[in-house]
Amino acid sequence: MTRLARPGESPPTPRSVDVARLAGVSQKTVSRVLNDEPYVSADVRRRVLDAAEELGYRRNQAARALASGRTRSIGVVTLGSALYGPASWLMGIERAVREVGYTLRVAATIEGDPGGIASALASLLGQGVDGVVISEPIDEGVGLISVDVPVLVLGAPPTFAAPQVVTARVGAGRLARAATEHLLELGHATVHHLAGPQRWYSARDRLAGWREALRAHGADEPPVVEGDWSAASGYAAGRELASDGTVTAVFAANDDMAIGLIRAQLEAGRRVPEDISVVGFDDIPVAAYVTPPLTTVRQPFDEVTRQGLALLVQVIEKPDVELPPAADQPVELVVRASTAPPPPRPIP
Amino acid sequence: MTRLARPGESPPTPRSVDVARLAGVSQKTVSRVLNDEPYVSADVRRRVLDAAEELGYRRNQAARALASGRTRSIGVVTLGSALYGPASWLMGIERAVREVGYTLRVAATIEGDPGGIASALASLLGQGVDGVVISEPIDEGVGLISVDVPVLVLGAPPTFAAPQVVTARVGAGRLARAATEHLLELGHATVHHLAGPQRWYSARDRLAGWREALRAHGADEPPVVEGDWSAASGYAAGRELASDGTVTAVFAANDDMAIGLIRAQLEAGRRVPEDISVVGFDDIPVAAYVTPPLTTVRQPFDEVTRQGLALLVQVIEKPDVELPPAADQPVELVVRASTAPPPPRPIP
DNA sequence: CGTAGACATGACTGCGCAATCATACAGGAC
DNA sequence: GTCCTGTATGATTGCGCAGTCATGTCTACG
Repeated sequence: MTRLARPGESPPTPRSVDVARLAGVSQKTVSRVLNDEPYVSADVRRRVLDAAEELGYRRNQAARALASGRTRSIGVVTLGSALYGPASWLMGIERAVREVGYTLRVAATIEGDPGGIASALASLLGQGVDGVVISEPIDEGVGLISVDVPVLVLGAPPTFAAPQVVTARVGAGRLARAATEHLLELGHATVHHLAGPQRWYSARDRLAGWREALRAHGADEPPVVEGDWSAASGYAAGRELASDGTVTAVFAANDDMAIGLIRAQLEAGRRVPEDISVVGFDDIPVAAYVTPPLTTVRQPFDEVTRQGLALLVQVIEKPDVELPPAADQPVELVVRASTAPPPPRPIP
Repeated sequence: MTRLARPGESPPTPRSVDVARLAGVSQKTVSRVLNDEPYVSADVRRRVLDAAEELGYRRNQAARALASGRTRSIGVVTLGSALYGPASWLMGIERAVREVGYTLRVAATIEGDPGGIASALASLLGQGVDGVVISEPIDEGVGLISVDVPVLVLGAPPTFAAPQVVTARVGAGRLARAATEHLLELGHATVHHLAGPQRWYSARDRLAGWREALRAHGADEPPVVEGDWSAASGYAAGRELASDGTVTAVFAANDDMAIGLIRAQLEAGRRVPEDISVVGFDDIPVAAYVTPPLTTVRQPFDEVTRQGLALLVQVIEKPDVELPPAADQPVELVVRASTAPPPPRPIP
C-alpha cells in the first residue's frame, strides 16, 4: 500500500497518525471520526475532517480489513461474456453495491471451464470478500459448493452451503409463462419454444414457465428446440422450424435467438407476424427497432439486484435478524409487432 | 478477515503459523514457499505445500497487502451500462487480468454524474489497487486527474497525471475511416455521419476518422447528426435524414443507432441498401441477423485488452524497463447486406 | 456534596503476513 | 586449516488501522 515515491517525487501518502497530529488528537480519535462512531465532540470531528481533507488522507483498506476482519467488499461471479442478460445483472449489482457502501470484486467464469464457478468463488474468497453474489449460475454438476460467507443467488435456486443463502428470483418462469399465455390468448393452438442451453438455470426456468402455460391451457406440448443464446443458433433453429408449416407461434428464450429465428423465417418466405408470431426475452435495446419490432419480456434487473443486495448486506451485518420475504417483482411483457393472431389456416 | 465461527461451528480458518507448525518450519519459510522465493529446499517446499493443502490454508490478502504494499489487484473504471461496447471491454479486461495473475475491482461511473470518473477513481485508489484501467472515458472537463498508480487508458488519449500512462488505442478512428471509405468506394458522393455523444472520446475518434476519409476523397462534409448511442436516438436521427432525399449513405457510430436509423428509413418508405446504405460500428451479436444484415466494424476487444494489460503489469512490476510500442490491431470491416452502390439518381 | 452514569478521549495492542536482519552450515579457494 | 561465498533457515519487526480498556470530564440526582 505504501506508494514508494521515486526520489524527488511527491510526499508519501498520509497515514491516520499524520491526520491525528495535524488535528491535535490521537490516532484512535481519527479512526472514530472516520467510522462515524459515537462519543466524538462536534469540534474535534470538524478538526479531524479538516485535517484529513487538507492532507488528502484516504484510509488504507488493507489495514482496515486486517484490523477489523471485514473488507466491505462483495464478490460477484458472473459469466465472462457480454451477453445482455449477464452484463445487465453485473451493472445492476455494481449500482446496488455502491449504494450500500461496499465495493465490488469480480471474477468471471468461462463457459465450458469445468469447475468454473468453484474456482471463481475460491478466488473471491481468497480476496476476503464479505459476501458473494452469483449471477445466473450454470449447472456444473459440482454438487454443493461450500462457502463461508453469505451468498446471494440471482435468478436461480441456491445450491450452495453457506452461512446464509439469499435468493432473488426474477421470476423468469412467471415471465416466460406470461409470454406464452400472450400467444395462446391471441388464438394460437400451441406455442413452440426455442430454449436456451439447459445447463443454465435461467434457461430451465423459462422452459418450465412455457410448459406450465401450455398445460394450464390444455395445449399440446411440441418438442423443444435448444439454442445457445446466440442469434446464429436462433437462425439455425428457425430454418428447422420453417419447414414445419404447423408452427404459428414461437417463444424464444432470449431476444438474440428470436432475432435469428425471425431472419430465418423471412428467408424462408414466411412473414412475421402474419404467418408466424415470435416472442423474445430480455428486451435488449434494439428490440423495439428491429423488423418487425419484437414483442418481448423485460426483466427488472435494477429492482431485483437492489432488493437482493439489501438482503445480503443485512445478513452480513446483522446475521441474527429475521429476513423479510423478498417482494415479487412485477411481470412486464412488452407487446410490439412480432405477434398477431394465427393465420386462418396453417400453411400447407 | 477473521471469520468468527459461531459457537459449535467449524474451526477457525488456518493462518500461516498453523501451516508452519504442521510442516515443522518457521512462519517465514511458509511465506517463502508460497511466494516462490528462492533458497528453499525441495524437501521443505514439499512439506509446506502438503501442510497447506491439508489445512485448506489460504493466504489472507489484506495482511499480504498491508505487509507488502501491493494488492495485486487492478481497478477498472467503466460505464455503468450494459452497452455492448463497455460490457465487452470489461469482460476482455477480466480475462486479461486473470491471465496475468491479478484480481479485478470494478467501479462504474454514472453517465451524467459530474465527477463520475474522478470519484470512481478515488474509490479504487482507496481500495489500494496497483493499477487502473479506464475504459472508454468520457470527457468531463475535469482537466487533469492525478493518480498515483500506473494507468491504462483503453480507446482514448490519456488525460491523466500518473506515474506511467499506457494507452491501448483501438484505432477506432482508423476503423471509422475504413467504414467511410467502404461507402465512398461503392460510389456514394458523400457519407453522412450519425455520431455518438461527443463527450465520449470514442465518439470523437469515430467522427474524426469519418472526416479524414471524406477529406482524403475530396468529398463534401455534410452536417453531423448526434445521437446518444441508443437505437431510439438512431431512429429519431433517421426520421430527420429520411426527409433529405440526397442522403444515400450513413455511417453510424454504433450498431444500435444504425438499427434505429434503418427502421426509420423503412418506415419512411426508403429501402436499405437500395436507396440508402448504412454502416454500423461494434458488430453486436445480432448485427448479422437483423434485416438487412448490417455491415459494420468489429473491434478487437480481446487483443487490445490483453496487450494493454500486459503493458500495464509490466509497468507495475518493472517500472524502469522500456516499454515496447503497442502493436496496431488489424482493422476489421464486416461487409454484409446493408451497403450497396448508390441509387442511379437521388430520390427527388 | 458525593457518586453514578453518560460522554469524550487516549494508550496500548494485535490483525496475518512479508521484509529485514541474523544465523548456520555447506563447499571451494588459498 | 582459514576465509570466503552461496545456500538455507529462523527471529524479529512493522505495515496502518480498529478493538479493548483505562482515564478523565461533565452532568444529574438522591
